[in-house]
Formats: sequence, C-alpha cells, structure tokens
Amino acid sequence: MSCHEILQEKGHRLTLQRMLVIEALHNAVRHISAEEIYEELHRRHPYANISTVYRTLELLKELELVTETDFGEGRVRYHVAEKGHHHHLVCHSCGRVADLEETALHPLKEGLLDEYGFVADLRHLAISGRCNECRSGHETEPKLRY
Amino acid sequence: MSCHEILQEKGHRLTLQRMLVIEALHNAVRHISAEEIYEELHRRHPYANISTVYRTLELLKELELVTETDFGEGRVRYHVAEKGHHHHLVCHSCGRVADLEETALHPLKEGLLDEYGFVADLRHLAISGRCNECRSGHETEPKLRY
DNA sequence: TTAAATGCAAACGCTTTGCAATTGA
DNA sequence: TCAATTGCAAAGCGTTTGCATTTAA
Repeated sequence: MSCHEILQEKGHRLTLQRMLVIEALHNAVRHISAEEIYEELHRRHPYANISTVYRTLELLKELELVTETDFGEGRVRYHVAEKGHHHHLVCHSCGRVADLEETALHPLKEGLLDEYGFVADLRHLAISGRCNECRSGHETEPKLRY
Repeated sequence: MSCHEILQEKGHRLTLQRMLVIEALHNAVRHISAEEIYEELHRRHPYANISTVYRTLELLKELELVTETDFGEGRVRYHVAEKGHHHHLVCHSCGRVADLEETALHPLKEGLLDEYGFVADLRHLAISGRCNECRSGHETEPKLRY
C-alpha cells in the first residue's frame, strides 16, 4: 500500500503539499533533510511553507512511513521506511557515510533482549568513527553522503 | 592527574568559572546538561554567563576530559570521562535510562573493524527502545534518569 | 604586561506555535 | 458544510559569536 493510500485510510487528507513532500522523500537518492524537502516543494508550489513540511514529517513519522536518523549534523534526516532499514557508519574525518545492513546489529539486539529484557529500536542508527580510507591515510573526498 | 592539572599543563588558565564547571560535572550523580551546569555555576558566581559554560565544555571535550551523550532530548549531556565509559538504554515509554557496560558493545566494535575497517567511536552511545518494566506492563515512574 | 578568558547582547539555525484563511472529503 | 490543513509571522530553544572588559600567569 502506498503512502497516499495509508494517509487516506487513516483519515488524513491528501493535500498537494503532502503529496509533494512524499514525492520528495521517494525521489531522494539518500537521506533528505526538512530544508531540502522544502526546497523541492517550493520549486513546484512557491506558496508552500516550511512549517507544512515539518507538520507532514511529524505525521509520516507517527504513521511509521518515514524514519528519522541523526547523523550528528544538528538536524535530522528522513528516509522512506519501505525502502528498508539499514544503519550508517559516519566517518568524523571525511564525513563519508557508509551503509551497514540491518542484520549487522541483530546479535546486539538479541543480546540486549536476553540480558536486559530491552527491546532496542535499532532502525536507523548512525555510528560515528573513522573509516578505512581515513585510517590508511588515503583520505579522499567522499562521493556520497547521508 | 586531575582536570585542573591537565588544563594548566596544556597551557589553559585556571579560572574560577572553569573550576566551578568542573566541580559541577564531578558532583553530578548522572549526566548533566549545559543549562544545569550553568544553574550550579550561577548559584555561586551570579555574574557568570552561560556562554562561558559552553566554551568550557568545548575545551573539556577537546582535552577528552568529558564525554557528550545525546539522549534524544534536543540537547546533549556531559559526563566526566575518568568516571568511565558506558552506554545507555533509553526507554521511550517511561524515559528511564539504564547503563550498559562498555564491554557489551565490544563484539560489535570488533565486527565493524574486521568487516569494514571502521573504527567505531562507541564511548557513550544511547540506544533507544522499550524497557523490561514497560514491556511487561508494570510501567512505573523511573527513579533515575540520565 | 599581555594573551587568554569572560560577560554581555545579539544572532544563529532548526523547529514549533497561534491564529486567521483556505480546502478536501 | 466544516473540521482538517495551510500560510504566515512570531517565538522558542539550545547554542554560538563579536566585541569590549577583565584577569591569570
């Protein structure tokens, strides 16, 4: 079921603004910020306001249609949930962000459940550190971020 | 070697304000925010300013005398590094924060190094989820936070 | 003596809010 | 029709900054 259908099914209105926010999220190659979504939205609907973007993202989060990840930039980035869960290795030297399959944290998740009875919400975790390239002294500009 | 000595050794001045910030950090039972440090400081030195707190915390971070943890509150909390590293299990239902020994993440750290060559900086990680008490329906007000 | 540190006030960047006007169902 | 949603402008919040004054060494 598409985001549009889920919104309507739960009794929310399908406005142009919401459709454009959803489209921006789907078109994003990587993780996109509220400001970037607003730029897309504003391009096609110049009267749109950034508070609508925040309100829509809030709604999509509640409906678990998008996930939020904090890459330590002082703002948060969004990703369509259905595109799948994965984690991130954020290099604090070059800023490069690599993906880490969700399964890589399964042992940790199980350990926390067994030993603490804690159900960890590990959907979009950003782990900071130093990447292989920077460690081996081949520091280069990363091609892809977020 | 104490924080005071390390500051001086590295050529930084030992001001009253800095000493009071360090004291507040040491006296804190758990993790303390910049605002809370400022309250302590202001009580004893009414002319002190919060920008001094931020500048001092910045310095202490650089010298690795304090660590910073984001509990997802929209602000960050500080902890004296010498008190030891540990991680946190933050319950999004009741807000309770449990400590997790540093060693619990050693397997993950080693896995990331072996498979990705990534040196993860896992000093004060906050993992969100749902705690045992909330899961089993015995939701109570937590006694201790942060 | 003098560079480092502080206090102050203003600004910053991201996000939220109150409210009147608009709009989807 | 009318509650949900929006645009707008203002404020909120934690944090940072420029600059004149003060101070530790």
